[in-house]
Amino acid sequence: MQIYNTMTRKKEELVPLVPGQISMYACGPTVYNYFHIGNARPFIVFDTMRRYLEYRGYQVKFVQNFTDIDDKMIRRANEEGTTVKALGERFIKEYYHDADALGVQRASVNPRATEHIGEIIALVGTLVEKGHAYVTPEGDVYFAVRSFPGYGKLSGQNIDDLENGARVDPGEAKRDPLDFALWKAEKPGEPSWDSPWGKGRPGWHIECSAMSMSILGQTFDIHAGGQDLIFPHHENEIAQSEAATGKPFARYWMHNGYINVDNQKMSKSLGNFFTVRDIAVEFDLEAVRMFMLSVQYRNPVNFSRELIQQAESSLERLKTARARLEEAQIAPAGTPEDAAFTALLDEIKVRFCDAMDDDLNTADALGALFDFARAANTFVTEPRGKTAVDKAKSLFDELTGVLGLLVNKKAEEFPAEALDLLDQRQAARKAKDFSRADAIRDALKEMGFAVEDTAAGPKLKKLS
RNA sequence: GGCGCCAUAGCCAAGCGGUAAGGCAGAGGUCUGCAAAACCUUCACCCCCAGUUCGAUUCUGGGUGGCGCCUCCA
Repeated sequence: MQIYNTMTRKKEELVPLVPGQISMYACGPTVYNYFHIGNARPFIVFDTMRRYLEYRGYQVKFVQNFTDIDDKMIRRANEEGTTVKALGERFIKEYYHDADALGVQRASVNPRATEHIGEIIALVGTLVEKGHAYVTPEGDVYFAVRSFPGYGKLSGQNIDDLENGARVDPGEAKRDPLDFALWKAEKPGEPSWDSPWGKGRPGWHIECSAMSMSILGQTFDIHAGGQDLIFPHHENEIAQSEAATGKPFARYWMHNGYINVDNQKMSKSLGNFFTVRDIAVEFDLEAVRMFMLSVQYRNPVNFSRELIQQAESSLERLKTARARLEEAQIAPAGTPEDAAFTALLDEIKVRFCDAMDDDLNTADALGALFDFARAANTFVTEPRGKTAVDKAKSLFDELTGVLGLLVNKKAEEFPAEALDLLDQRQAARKAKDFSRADAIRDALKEMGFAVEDTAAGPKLKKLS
């Protein structure tokens, strides 16, 4: 598989450190609020990456953290009149609620910063010992950026150019404007932990280094996140980690593009964001996942309701095709067309995998899936061999499963009242009382159900 | 100022050297009591100008127009 490595700015063959295994770390949410559509992209994209790697037979250790201590957490907790801990607990729960609905599987490990304070302190200690970090009289610890020669290698920034734009907040005792906090001394009313430098709390960047290395090892395969984390977050992670261990940190860096609104980056600071929770009121979140996967992950994509609707419609096509396969009539002796169809299935699978192998080109992979749907729809217009139909069903589930689509296949349930009306309509049709039949159909539509008369009889379908 | 990304039909989006996948929407048709779903047909010379090449949407240079990072941010 080829993936685009931000570090080298090229597509590279993914060769894991340990054959057959992939260790992967994705930066997770700061749990101070519901997450928005922009946050949802990496969750969905890297979940898909993980699913595909597993599909290809890798044993994947996938880590996504929760940042549950930082400035935003503290501020929000104060606003809400609650503790940072309680706030974190609450929004971790809310994260799972939304992530589940988006078809995002649980990570192998979801570490929380506050549960890794020991590792963080040890890492900061190492950096101080090695002369890469210094302690201020106030009890803050800063990383000395100029002590790490490779600084800027991920973002392609020249350290002196960065210097010009850097600023120092009043009260910060930095030796160099580029230096960043590893440990922040306690302030009144803030959560704190004991450390060799006095009470305090970790800086943002160090927690990801500490958690990723303690769970995945000092060198691991893939580090992923949004493009806006390239600088300074990931740059700082590299500096801290490699300065401490003397070993390469992550081997491949994957970064997803932004979600835009009216061509502008969606972000909390711009206030132009939609939370996933908001969208869930209007749409099944599976449509949001479809929307995200309809674009290759590195490209920016505009968000709008219209596009979610488009995604919803196209998802419907996939669902219908799968349902038709399920209802396909079986010809006991098979049919002459079975062999050609089965061969086509093999081609589609290859096309799908080729697309995914090319830097997770989900848009192209979906193209293969839609061709699959058309072929299957045509195929099942007549009774077919069981082997061919079964193969189609399992391959369809396999491929949609890789994308995390159509995974909730629980049978739709309809209210007894609606089913009763459906029977009445059918009776009216038999009696050729079509005006009554149509009236009932309208009534069902009022209730939110469409009627489809299939070869196997009339069916209800939930309208969205 | 430094670093980087993007420009393909009404909308979304693949392709990235041999003359444009797929989806949504639209039009016509088949099927249907009528619909719906499905199927068939139809719907683009790929921002502009040079250059390289037998041949460029695809490579190079220059424009134009969008966007991002350099500050918390997925």
